[in-house]
Amino acid sequence: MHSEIIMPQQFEERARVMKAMAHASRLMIIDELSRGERCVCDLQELVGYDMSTVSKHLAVLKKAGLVEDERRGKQVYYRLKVPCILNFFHCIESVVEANKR
Amino acid sequence: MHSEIIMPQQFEERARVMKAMAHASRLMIIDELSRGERCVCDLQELVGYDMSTVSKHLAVLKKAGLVEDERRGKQVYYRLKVPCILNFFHCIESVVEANKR
DNA sequence: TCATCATTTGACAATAATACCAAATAAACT
DNA sequence: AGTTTATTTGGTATTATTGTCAAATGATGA
Repeated sequence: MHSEIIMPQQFEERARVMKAMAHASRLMIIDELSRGERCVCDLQELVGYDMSTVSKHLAVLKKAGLVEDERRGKQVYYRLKVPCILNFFHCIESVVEANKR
Repeated sequence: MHSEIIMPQQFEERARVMKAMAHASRLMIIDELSRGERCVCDLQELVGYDMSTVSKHLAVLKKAGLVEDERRGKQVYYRLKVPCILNFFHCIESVVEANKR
């Protein structure tokens, strides 16, 4: 399927980070974390999917370097590691709005 | 697979736009278009995949509202419709760099 | 009109992503 | 130690994405 083409690594790496953001639940999580750290249980209530699903979404964000976690007692708290991604939402929103016309 | 949960539409829409960007070839195309309009043939040479593959990537970007196209003679030229997405690359790059440590 | 060049579309195979359930870990409390 | 609560991991079914080839479309020029 894939004829081994050298795709400059830089773009592959960027794509990996972008891909981690490119999901409604994960965008929702990022948005929530912009207001402070949250435990997995908070986030699972927010997005409404199974706890294991939410945990996997968080693992994706963590692997991409977008969030970090800390266990405190029984709970694991996640927080946003890269606030600059929030600036982007204005731009994305402008695209969404423009598309509506 | 999907227990019909109401995921605020806003995040779905944002995800659709983000998803359109979240691919190495498409990021490469966006980067190239930031330097001016290009025909499909230029872009296919750049990314190195089959012309039909590149055409489909462009269709994805167009559908997301990120690029616009114009046919001039035999060729179709694409240009970036939303330059603000470029600002984001600095942020993404900082994540990529941080991940390397 | 016919041939050619540039691009898009359709059909399809391969791979990746997503969500669930069940089981495994981890910490705290009895 | 055993129980409870919070989270992660493994297995698996479903769906989405990606890329190729072949055929279709569009515009130009002989």
